[in-house]
Amino acid sequence: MADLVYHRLLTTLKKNIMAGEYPSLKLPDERSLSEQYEISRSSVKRALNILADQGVVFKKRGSGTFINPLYLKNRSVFHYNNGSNLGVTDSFQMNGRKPGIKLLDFQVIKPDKELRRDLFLNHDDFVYEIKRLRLFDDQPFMIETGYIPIKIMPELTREIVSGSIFNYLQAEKNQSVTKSYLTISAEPSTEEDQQELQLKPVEPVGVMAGIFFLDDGTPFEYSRMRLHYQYMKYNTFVTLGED
Amino acid sequence: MADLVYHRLLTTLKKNIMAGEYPSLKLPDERSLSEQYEISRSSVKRALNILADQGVVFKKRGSGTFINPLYLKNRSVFHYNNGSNLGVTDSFQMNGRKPGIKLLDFQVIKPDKELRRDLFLNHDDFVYEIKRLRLFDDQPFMIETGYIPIKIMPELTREIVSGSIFNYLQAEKNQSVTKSYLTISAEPSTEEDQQELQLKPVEPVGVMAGIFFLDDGTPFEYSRMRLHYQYMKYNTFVTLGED
DNA sequence: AAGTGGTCTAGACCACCGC
DNA sequence: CGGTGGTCTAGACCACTTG
Repeated sequence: MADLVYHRLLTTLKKNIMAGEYPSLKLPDERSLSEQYEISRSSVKRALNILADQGVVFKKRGSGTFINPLYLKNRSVFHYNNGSNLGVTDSFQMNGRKPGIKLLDFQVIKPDKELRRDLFLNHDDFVYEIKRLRLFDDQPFMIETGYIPIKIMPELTREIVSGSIFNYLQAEKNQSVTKSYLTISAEPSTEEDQQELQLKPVEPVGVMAGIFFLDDGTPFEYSRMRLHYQYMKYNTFVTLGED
Repeated sequence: MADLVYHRLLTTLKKNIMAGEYPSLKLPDERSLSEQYEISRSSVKRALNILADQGVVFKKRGSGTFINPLYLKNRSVFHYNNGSNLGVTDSFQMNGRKPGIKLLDFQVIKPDKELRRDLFLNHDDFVYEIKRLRLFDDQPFMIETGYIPIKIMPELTREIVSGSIFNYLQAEKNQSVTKSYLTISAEPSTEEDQQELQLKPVEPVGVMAGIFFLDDGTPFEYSRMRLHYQYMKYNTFVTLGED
């Protein structure tokens, strides 16, 4: 996006990695990169640290920086990546497939106690219930049920929720969703799952459920997603942090 | 752990925040902190950035750094369960249930090309194949197949792999596993799954597969875990990074 | 205009790895 | 030992927010 020094290096390196320019899986050392691109070593480190946080590379003090082979492998698959975009539409957009949305249900309801707690709502707050079928090239892959407080988006319409709500937020209100707290699990498919997602009875769904937050920490949406099992590939890179 | 400059500030700030020392929810500005603690502004930024990544504070350019009110209000929402998959024995131990391990298979094999790449092995390297059934209070919940290079742990025995390998690593070699790159998905259960995990044919398994790394970045193990679907609950707190 | 966080640089010194 | 990543500093300049 922006034209920052470390960001330029970041995208360049990522491109190179994807293009297989480092067959040994070892990147040039930091001082060389600094020279080659005529930027400070600090900026190089910044770019490399981001790549390391994303699980693209890992660094070994004293020996060098290496590409994570699993990262290369998974790029060719359909996936929901921890380090990428949060909006589901956005996350799956790659691979040149066209995302679609079919609105199944849209109404205003009174949230139960649990939902009120998850979204930090008061007793008199109401929420939208938005149930949508997500597709790729007309192939359904996910049933998504979202709950959004009315007071956050009083202007929601069937029109809007038939597209990407996150995109709408970004474009119309200049707000974006940058944090989420999700629980990932698996379940046998229900009859509805089988019907909508074209599953056989023995085929399961992946379930991703949780809260999406706005930049300022406001809980924006509780969402429950039931995915065709072949389309749920959640990649996650975990570093046990100090504290 | 270490006695680093930014780390000292990090823990100090966290303690102060918990103690309610900033009732306005606004932290001192970076330059003041730099002066007060007699450290560089870069180190201050480093500490603050970590806090922001953890969801403890959020920063507003031009106005200041603020404590996330949700973090104080309901800390349970911000479980850093993100790391709970590291060391499966450890992660599930909490519930007061006794973990058990039944060794299903233990042998030395020649890794195929893919596995060699994932673990950064040469053509003449061999690996252990360790297949184990994990239990809780005698209830089986996971079939785990792990691959560990012989050269990393030449002394492995049936004895050792019948317990927690991560614990052994920690106790005997003072090394620990702090990073992992995993892909989480779901699949219909196979006959073996159904038998070992006591599943009905329509009941699925959750699959977690990927690489565990040692502190120094060495790929330590490739592991493939098939979990009874009711036991796979992966919690993750995601903050959108760069890209 | 003043205050505050963001980016970037140049360079010093340390810690670890492998030959 | 040389090569490599890690930490830290001091300071310059930019971008945004607020009064």
